[in-house]
Amino acid sequence: MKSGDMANLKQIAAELSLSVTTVSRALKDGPEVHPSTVARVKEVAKRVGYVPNHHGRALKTGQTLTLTAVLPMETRDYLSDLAKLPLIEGLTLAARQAGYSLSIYSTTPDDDPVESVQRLLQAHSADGLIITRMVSGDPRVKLLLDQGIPFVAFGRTDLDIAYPYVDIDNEQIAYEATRRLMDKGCRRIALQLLVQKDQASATRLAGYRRAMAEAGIPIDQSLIGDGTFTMESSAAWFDRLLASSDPPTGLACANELGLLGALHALGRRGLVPGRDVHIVTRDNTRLARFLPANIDVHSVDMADVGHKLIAVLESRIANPLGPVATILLQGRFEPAE
Amino acid sequence: MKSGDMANLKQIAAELSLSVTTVSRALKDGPEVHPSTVARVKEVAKRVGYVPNHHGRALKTGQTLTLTAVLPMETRDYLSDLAKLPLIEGLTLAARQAGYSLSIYSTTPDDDPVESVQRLLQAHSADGLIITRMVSGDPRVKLLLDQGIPFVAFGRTDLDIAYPYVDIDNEQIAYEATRRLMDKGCRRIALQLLVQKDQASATRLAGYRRAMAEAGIPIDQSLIGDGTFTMESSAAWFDRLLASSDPPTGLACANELGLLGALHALGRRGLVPGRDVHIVTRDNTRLARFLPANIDVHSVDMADVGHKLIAVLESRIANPLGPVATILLQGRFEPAE
DNA sequence: GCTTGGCATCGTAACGTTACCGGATTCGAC
DNA sequence: GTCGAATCCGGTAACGTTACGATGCCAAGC
Repeated sequence: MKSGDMANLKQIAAELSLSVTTVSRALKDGPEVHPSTVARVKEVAKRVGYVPNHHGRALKTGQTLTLTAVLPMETRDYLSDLAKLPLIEGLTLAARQAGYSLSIYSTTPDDDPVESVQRLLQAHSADGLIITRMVSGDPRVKLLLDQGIPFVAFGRTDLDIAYPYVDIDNEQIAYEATRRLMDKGCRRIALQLLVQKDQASATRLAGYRRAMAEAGIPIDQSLIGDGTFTMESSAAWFDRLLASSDPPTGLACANELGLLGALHALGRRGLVPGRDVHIVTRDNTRLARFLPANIDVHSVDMADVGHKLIAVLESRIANPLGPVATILLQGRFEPAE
Repeated sequence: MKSGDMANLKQIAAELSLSVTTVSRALKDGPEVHPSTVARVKEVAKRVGYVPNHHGRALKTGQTLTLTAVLPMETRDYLSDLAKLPLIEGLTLAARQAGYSLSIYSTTPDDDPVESVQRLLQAHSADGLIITRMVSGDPRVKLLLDQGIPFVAFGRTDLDIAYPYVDIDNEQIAYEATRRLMDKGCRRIALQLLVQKDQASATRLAGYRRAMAEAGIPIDQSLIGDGTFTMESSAAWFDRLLASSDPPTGLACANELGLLGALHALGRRGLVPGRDVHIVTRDNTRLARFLPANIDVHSVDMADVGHKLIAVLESRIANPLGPVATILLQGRFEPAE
């Protein structure tokens, strides 16, 4: 039907009076085929525009040459996480370079994460999975390890099992962010968290607590914002804090959208970052550099994270029983330009 | 290898002493199978966790149940286009709802767009293609029509051929943006364009020209910024304009990143939007609402664009020879909150 | 001359699915 | 009691690919 008839091995074989087997082997430079035959086969293959049929191969070999990334989409907001875009860019490009195509499986907040993964691995349509948004005791890890499905996680979790992951050292980053604010004289420091049960938020909180404990500052729970931040909710949350009787003098933002929301709240009150409230932020998209504000920034190259995820997954597929690779990305704060 | 042995039709058939054919038919509620048999088959299928093998089916039927979106990635910058994220979200969710999985094929600026499409359609790994970033006289349209591959384009082009597309009426939007700036008294109006050969930029320019011609204002080429805008280049471009002897009093931004760059240039000079320079912008991510500036905004729901693209593509796949569906999205400007 | 062994190639089967045709049983109608 | 039709099911082949064993051939060794 579509695109007329595609060239296949049988046609090439017929044209050269060879067997399908020989053609198949010649095209992958099998050592059992005479070099001159290889040359003839490749010439014809190129002429007729032969491209191996993905499904025939997948059916026979069990390899799909497809990787699937499970990404949560916050349909409540226009943008869930700006850093997801460079992550997707990195993932797709790295996958392509490695000879895989990348399929994206979006989950909505209504989807059960475990069920999603289960359906994916049953469908047998990918050689490997990339899972994100790890939660405490994430059940997907055990499930995937048990089933022997190659996977890599973006983020760690608090399980005793070894599994392959790439993660950003949120604990250290939050620690340094809090210290940075203390260095500027802040003692009432607000901490922005995105998702409550998120593993990233948990480690962020741990770094914050460590810095506060070292400085002997008691934790004020009202300064810790937990749960599902959007630009709107971030602005509303910080506005409430600013309106309180003892407002914060420092703020550690979780990401670009959280920062924009907080800046919005400040702007409406005529407050200026760096003067009235000190701000440090995560910003993986270099957005903060272009905001007219005096803000300290920590950034991670998310495209690079995508590349690393694919690399780890690739090695996992090549050697499913080998040692698990884990990558923990450190980072450093830089002051705004 | 992976995940042990998957349940297949043969196993279910053996367990029930039925033929593979009957099981296959029962699972799709074929009218030729006795209802009680259907029930028995479905019960066993559910128990053993049967999921149809994608590749077996694809090989037999020629249907892959996969859609591929060809998306350009500007690897030069961290973020190419923020609106791409909600677009991807809409595409993936709509594809899933329609029973397809969505594969993303990223192209770098080094890739030849035509060659990319050619490789994709030869690989026969998708039932339909979504192409974006249309250029003038886009050769991919003819190629895909000739090959009979179902596709939908995000954006129009200047060909005489009818083909399915979803597009935003950039001409009208740019026209209204220019008029809006004129209403505020601007006569020297700068126009931001993103990609030089882009079809979207061409229509934007046309709308700008129409508004300027109606007002009898001659076009000053130096006020039209063409080519590959990033936040950095946008800031540098607008800074140059502000430094000129006859700086613009109005600016129409192309998207969120262009806006951020321009705001940055203004901020460094101590200029204030709405007072020194009037600004209107495209903003499909509602980012501008959270910037402390007095800016007029035009927004389009990109997730909705994704849904519409999938819907058009779906109808195209269902009826390849039917009339081509085209959707042109209008929009309205709203002042900033 | 007969075997040995390496080389180049071939034939067959299989992956899981569905399309197509054919066969068996039942039932009502003449 | 025979016939046609309806209902339900089975067998075979095929999609395009690769794995595996088999086959023919020629040179070298005894």
